[in-house]
Amino acid sequence: MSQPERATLERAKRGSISQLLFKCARLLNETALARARERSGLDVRPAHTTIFPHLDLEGTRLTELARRLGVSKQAAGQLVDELVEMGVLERVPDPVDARAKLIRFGRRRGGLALMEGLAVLGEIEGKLADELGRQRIDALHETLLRLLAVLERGSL
Amino acid sequence: MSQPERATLERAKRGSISQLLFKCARLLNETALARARERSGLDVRPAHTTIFPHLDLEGTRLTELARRLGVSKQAAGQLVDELVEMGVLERVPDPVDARAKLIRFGRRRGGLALMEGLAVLGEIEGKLADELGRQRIDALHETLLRLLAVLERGSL
DNA sequence: GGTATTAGTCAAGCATGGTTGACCATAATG
DNA sequence: CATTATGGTCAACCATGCTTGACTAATACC
Repeated sequence: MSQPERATLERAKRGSISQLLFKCARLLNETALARARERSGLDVRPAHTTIFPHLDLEGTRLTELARRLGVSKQAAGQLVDELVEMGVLERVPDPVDARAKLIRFGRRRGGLALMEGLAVLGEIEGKLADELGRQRIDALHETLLRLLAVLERGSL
Repeated sequence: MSQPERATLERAKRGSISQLLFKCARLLNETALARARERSGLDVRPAHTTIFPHLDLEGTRLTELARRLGVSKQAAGQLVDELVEMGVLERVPDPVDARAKLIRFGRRRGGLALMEGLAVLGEIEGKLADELGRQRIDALHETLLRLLAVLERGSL
């Protein structure tokens, strides 16, 4: 093996951005999910959490939700089914279209079910700030937002 | 809904660290994989890429590889099978133990197969630096390393 | 009002990435 | 040298998170 190859390799050993991102994301997500599970007693799975950021508070139609998620409406429908079963979401008839139903957050223990999840996220981010420093976390947040923009533009 | 709830919600809309990380990781990984596929003409899947960082250049036994990956040796074995089929990895008998085989990078087009993959990663990281600034990328790298350490310590 | 479209559901199936259990050959140990 | 442990493989199976296709009911359009 040539010398430049060895050098490339040593850099790679440290971990590529891509691999690091992936590993961190996976671990952080597992942590958050575990917390959410023990706090709510519900069997929340990763796929469920992808729904929440795409739900409007007033409610969102299944077809629209599926479109936002980038999956078939059947796939979205199944996730919603499970979350409705748990009491996290609810389906209400759409007042302006009798075919449609609006999917929105349900109420658990007197508050929006959503809030339980957000509390978990807030708590984790707080601990993270304690560990790594508020400034570093803010910078990370900012960088990730920019990175996401670049990635979604597809200009890589 | 109460006012503090609304505020929490607004913060959440921007995207939690966890969700941002996950989305960025997924997109970046897909990008890298797509690149690797078109460059190599091989059907590389996400699971394959998780193996590479755990392989020693001298070769690694399957059992050890499985241990590092945190999966059963059967699971690791299947991934290795596929990569051997593609010519990316090769199995050679372990000189010091006739039961064992060493798994190591094969040669494709005259160079270590590994280098093809590393070239893709390097290229992407370069473009990323162009888009977001070298400094920001370096900071991201550093933050991710620290984050990973915290996560692996399990102190969240 | 008839026709095409849209919202949602039911059912079956599939790709990915694992698992567990049984087994064989070689190695290490008393 | 008999026994136990280890490295690897074969086979069957499973959970997750999707997909496609067929269908019903309500709506929109001409």
